[in-house]
Amino acid sequence: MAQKIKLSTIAESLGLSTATISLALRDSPLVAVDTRERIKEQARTLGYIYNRRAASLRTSRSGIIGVVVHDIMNPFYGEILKAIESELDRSRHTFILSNHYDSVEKQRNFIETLLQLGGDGVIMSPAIGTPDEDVMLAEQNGMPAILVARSMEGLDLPTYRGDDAYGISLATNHLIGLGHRAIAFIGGTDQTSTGRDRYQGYVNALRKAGIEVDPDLRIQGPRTKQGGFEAAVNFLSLAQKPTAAVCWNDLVAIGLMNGIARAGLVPGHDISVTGYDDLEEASIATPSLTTVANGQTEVGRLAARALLDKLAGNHDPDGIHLIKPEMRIRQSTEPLNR
Amino acid sequence: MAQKIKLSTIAESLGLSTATISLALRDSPLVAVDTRERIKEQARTLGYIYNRRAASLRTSRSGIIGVVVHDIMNPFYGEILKAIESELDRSRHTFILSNHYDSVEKQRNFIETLLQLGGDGVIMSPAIGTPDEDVMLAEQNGMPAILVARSMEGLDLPTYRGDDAYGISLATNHLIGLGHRAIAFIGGTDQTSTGRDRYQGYVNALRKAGIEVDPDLRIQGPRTKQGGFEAAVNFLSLAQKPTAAVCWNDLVAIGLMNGIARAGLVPGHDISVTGYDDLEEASIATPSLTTVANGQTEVGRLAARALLDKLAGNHDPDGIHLIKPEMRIRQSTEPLNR
DNA sequence: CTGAAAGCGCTTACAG
DNA sequence: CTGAAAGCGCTTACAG
Repeated sequence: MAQKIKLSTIAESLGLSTATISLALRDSPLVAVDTRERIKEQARTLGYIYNRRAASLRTSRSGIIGVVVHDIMNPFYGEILKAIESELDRSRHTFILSNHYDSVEKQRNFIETLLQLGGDGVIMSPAIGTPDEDVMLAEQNGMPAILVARSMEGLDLPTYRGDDAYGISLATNHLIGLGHRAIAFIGGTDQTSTGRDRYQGYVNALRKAGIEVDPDLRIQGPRTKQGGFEAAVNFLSLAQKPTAAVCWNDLVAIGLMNGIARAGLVPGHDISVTGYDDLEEASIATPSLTTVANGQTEVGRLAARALLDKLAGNHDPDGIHLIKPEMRIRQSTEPLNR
Repeated sequence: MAQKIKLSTIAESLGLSTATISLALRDSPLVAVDTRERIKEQARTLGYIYNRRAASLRTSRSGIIGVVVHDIMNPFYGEILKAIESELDRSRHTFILSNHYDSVEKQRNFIETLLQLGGDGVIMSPAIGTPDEDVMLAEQNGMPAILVARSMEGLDLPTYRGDDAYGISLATNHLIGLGHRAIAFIGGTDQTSTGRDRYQGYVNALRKAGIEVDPDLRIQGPRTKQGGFEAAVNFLSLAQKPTAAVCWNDLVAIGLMNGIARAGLVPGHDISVTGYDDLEEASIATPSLTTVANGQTEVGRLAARALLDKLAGNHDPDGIHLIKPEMRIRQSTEPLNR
């Protein structure tokens, strides 16, 4: 490995000062066009690598944006991340990703690391139980935070997420419209804003239709395919014999349908199932899944844009921005025929 | 936001020098134990944030490790990443993740950014068509590279991946053992080492069993669930009426099974299907998927360990390390009954 | 056991 | 249009 090429190496080789080299490489109009070209050419020949740490130490801008969510392997977050990535790519920002797996400690470590690296901002879907201080730590050290998918009650931070209560009411109403009355609610937890909102949306829709809400028809917990699959056993042995299930998300719904099929019933036909999120996978499941499009691409795009705007010094309104969900009717729901 | 706390702030407040503070915070035995404690306590009270950029500018070690793969939303890579993450977490390294989507340019941008940030090393699953120079760029600038899942012919880099030819032969032999003769091969591409090896493993197994290899039974391309789903149409209209399919990976297999089911046939019973990778999802698919465990957790763990060892100055052997795959027999394959 | 001083590689007023 | 010099916040020999 040849010795390190730095600004001064280029400067000396060209008989110029480092100031001029620095300006030229960043395309400053302060340097004459042909000098600029000559410098860039030389930088290329020498294999110069820009040292961002040095630059950022001086400017206190790093070009790094942190993103931390529950689990990047969950396609719901995956789709949000993809949208963030493509938005950030465009503005030449580097993004650092992490899972917190709902561990407050892991999340705090991430925020601290990000601060140490001089991160410009952070987009996060806060872990269950995140104390306000952990987010304020970022803000107080000049690293603005944007929330996605989950809100935090106390703080007035820019937040982008779907309108969960409304979305779930769409799915529930769809089933009621098909004649179902015994409708279970499978998955999720009361520990997140999302969880509370979705269950509430289901409860409201039932009430509005004059259907009594039976707490035993709620199976809390499942949030993954595996979870939905395992919940099928409990679901099928419920005394109330529900004819339909509103699921926490597409993963739970697909898992549940697999579990129902394993038990010898035909999901969609024997039991109507709705999902939530409209993942890519929903349309190719068997049967294809009736679900609610949750706008994760929109969420990611808007959150990234909001952060970039804030960093650029443009003012953006704080508070919660709700994305309107939309119903996607497919084969996993059928009219009740009894 | 209060003014920035730095080493010198702590030093002044305590009447000590920055050198002592620096050493104390890194637990150096050069500083007396109670001085050390006093300093740490003060750092905590003041809300000191360690500036890694400054430190790394001085030490030329950043604690950053880059990881770039085809697509983190693909659970195959997801499982590798998870293993890398847990290994890196333990040693307090930060990892920066990126997809290259098989774009050589995106991959090169990533490597350059990583160099600019002073990355200590990079773990990569090289994009199709990666030129040697792009990887050498990293190596020559003191940033060692480790390959996962895919190899590169010309370079003698440490590489961790499954033994693809052997693994696919296990799946093919399993089907042959069940009496199948007309066995299709669905998905993948000849443009990656993995693709060539897997197809070759299939060809070898057929030949060894005295079965003629029919190139028309190969459907190239699909690598995702969506791809497998769409391939079902072509698969079912093949003139040779195959009774079984060896799929490129679990995603293609699951997609294909969904497509087969959509066409009114029963996957597993009417058509035997094997996957590859043994994703978490394989065991809960309907029918549960017969597949080959590809050791992605092992791959990620070993690759991370190898890099950390190298960074610690321990010598590690270059060259390709093949992880032995294992057969997982489930419900998606049945004896031929005609 | 602690301190003074140089230096990592940039950028930014400021001067000319 | 270009250059000299200070400084970002650390760490590391070196000296005492």
